[in-house]
Amino acid sequence: MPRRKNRRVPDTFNAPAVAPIAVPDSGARHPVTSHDVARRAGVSQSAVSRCFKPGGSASAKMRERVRRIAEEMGYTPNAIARSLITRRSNLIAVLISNLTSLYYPEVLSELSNHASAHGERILLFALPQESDVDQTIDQVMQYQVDGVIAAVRLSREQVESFKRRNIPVVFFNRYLQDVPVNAVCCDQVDGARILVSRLYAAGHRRFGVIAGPKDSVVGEERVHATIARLNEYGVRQVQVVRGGFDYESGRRGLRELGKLAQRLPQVAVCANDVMAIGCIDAARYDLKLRVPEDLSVVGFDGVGPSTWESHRVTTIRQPVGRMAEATLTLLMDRIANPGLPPEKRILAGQLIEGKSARLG
Amino acid sequence: MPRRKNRRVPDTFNAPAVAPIAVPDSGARHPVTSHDVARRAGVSQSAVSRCFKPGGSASAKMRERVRRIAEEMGYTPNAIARSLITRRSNLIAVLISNLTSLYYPEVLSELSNHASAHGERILLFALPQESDVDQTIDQVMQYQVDGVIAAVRLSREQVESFKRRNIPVVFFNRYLQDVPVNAVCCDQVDGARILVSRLYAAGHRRFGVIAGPKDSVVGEERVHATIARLNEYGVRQVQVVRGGFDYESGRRGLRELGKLAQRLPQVAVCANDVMAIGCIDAARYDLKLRVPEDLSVVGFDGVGPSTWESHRVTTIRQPVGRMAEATLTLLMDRIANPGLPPEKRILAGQLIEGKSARLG
DNA sequence: TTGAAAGCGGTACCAA
DNA sequence: TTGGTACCGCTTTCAA
Repeated sequence: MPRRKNRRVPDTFNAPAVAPIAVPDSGARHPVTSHDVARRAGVSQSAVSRCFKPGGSASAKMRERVRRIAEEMGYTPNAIARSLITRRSNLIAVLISNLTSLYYPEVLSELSNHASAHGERILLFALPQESDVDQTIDQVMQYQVDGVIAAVRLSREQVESFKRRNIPVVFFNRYLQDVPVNAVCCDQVDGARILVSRLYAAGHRRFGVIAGPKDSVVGEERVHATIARLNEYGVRQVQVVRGGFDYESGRRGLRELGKLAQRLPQVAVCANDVMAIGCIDAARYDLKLRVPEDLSVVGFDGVGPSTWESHRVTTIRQPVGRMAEATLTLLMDRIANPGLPPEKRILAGQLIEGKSARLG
Repeated sequence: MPRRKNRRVPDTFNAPAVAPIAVPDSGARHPVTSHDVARRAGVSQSAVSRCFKPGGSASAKMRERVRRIAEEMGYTPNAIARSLITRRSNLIAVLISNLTSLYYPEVLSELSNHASAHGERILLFALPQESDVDQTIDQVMQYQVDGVIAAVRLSREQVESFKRRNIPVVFFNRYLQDVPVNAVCCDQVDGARILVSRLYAAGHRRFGVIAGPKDSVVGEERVHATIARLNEYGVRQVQVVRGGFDYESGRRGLRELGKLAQRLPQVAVCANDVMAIGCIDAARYDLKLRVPEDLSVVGFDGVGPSTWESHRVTTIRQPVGRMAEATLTLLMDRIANPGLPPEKRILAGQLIEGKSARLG
């Protein structure tokens, strides 16, 4: 008869020893606990616990013996139980969307790497189209995560509710207007200025912009900074069409730019690389133009395919690895010391000259 | 003085009421528990618990009152504590690698969607280069996940250790030779046969293959099936070079194929789309060949960029969404009923004709 | 329907 | 260094 927990009923009551319900013996085998190990090793349960704690006080002899016995019995500490008492789940929620884009998977990958380095696991909340956030937030709370990395838009109220529960949040490449929050971003303004400067220096004067969706802070920054810089150069007429950050909208975007003015612009500034790629393809295959001879196209992000020989996109590459590293540092600091004030870290992007634009 | 737990020390012992250590009052505010709600509502703690349990017996009146008070107090049930007693974490471990590839992010995205639909959260284990698995496995165990989805190679021993702990595992697009396991795969053999048949029918006779890394089961299946089918047609000479599933190795692969034989093959069968894209670019930009007029190129997967006008890869698209759905169904069934026997589901891929190959 | 009490599997404090 | 004990916050019998 398989042993059950040893402190359930006073022994006198053990008489009617009938299995309560026909237990399907296959699956119901309970896992080995520290109590089991303790009994087998002839030590207390707390001793076992200490043997598995890095700094725990236990003689080398006992430690070795207990760990060996634990190993034999197939014991693994229960992280859930530990979290309950330590109030530390070692879980970090990553709120992310557009996992099918080219950019976010790289972000997630880097976040995961750096999280592991800090001994944290990632609880993934992949939101379909940045929606459903409220219900998701509730889930995040329930799991008692140590912290949150938000690569999606959050409302002020949502941020507040995390703060109320003392759960630190770090935004990735976005932030909240008028509310001090932790954030790690790539400097879009500077990137846009560099691109425009080099394009202007090459003699380009007619600019078109393929923007991202209105609700993308990053996208809007890129577009505004581009236009602002052009204005500084005295270029006032800038045609803008809107896309959705995807290939097709980049492709459609160029055709729309053609319709807006009588003539096509000399440059298409696209709010991300994927649209730039779509735009390049539209130029070549739809409009039979040469890139960059007849049209310069630039993007943002520096995603993998932007380096393919077929496109060689001129772009501002985000230092995603560094950004992820900074994100985790920021977050872990806040977890260790909840009193720290909000902080933004703005990392510079890097110009990748590519071959899709003539630069001066 | 903030209330602490109300059952710590016999009252007689409360005299030396000095704060133990200077508690940094800022962050240490404990979250609201069901006890707090119970006290405020004037009901028992277990009643509160029942009010939050879907089938729990509680009068409608009480349920409503308790939930309202809970809402006011900002109470959220603690999933960690719940898991401890229910032995159900509602956590599924996803073991995955190559998140920077074009294929796996889509997989992860779909898995996440379907997991949510089943009320499960994803605990992400993104492995750098399919390595470090053993240590990772230990982490998976510690978190008491309900089940595991493995999109990486696991050893027989690793699978065994999950089985010993009654944690169901479903493989995604891979499995273990000679060990019965749960798996959802796309039919590579059939896909390869279809491609070869259509290529042969178009009159192609000289075939080259750019294979994936040796340790990729899927890659090897594609290559073997391709060669086997060619043999059936009497084509015996098939040049094979190896790549690493990335763009550069596809590009290099074509050049190597050129060196192997005196003449380039008429077809390059690539073990995935990204290599096919690299191969197409090598043909066009390195060797100045036209695709598909001078060289037919085919791939596997049907990743997003394979549909771009610049490449329009002829490929076998995997039904990733369906596969993810099947994976979760399989897994949830095993979680609910650990006795179920291992099962493999093989889904058919879909030929995308594209424009990178002449088909008959 | 409700409340009391016994855990779930650990950690941490305390005294020995 | 060790063992004893009181919890972490919840679910689940069991009586009332």
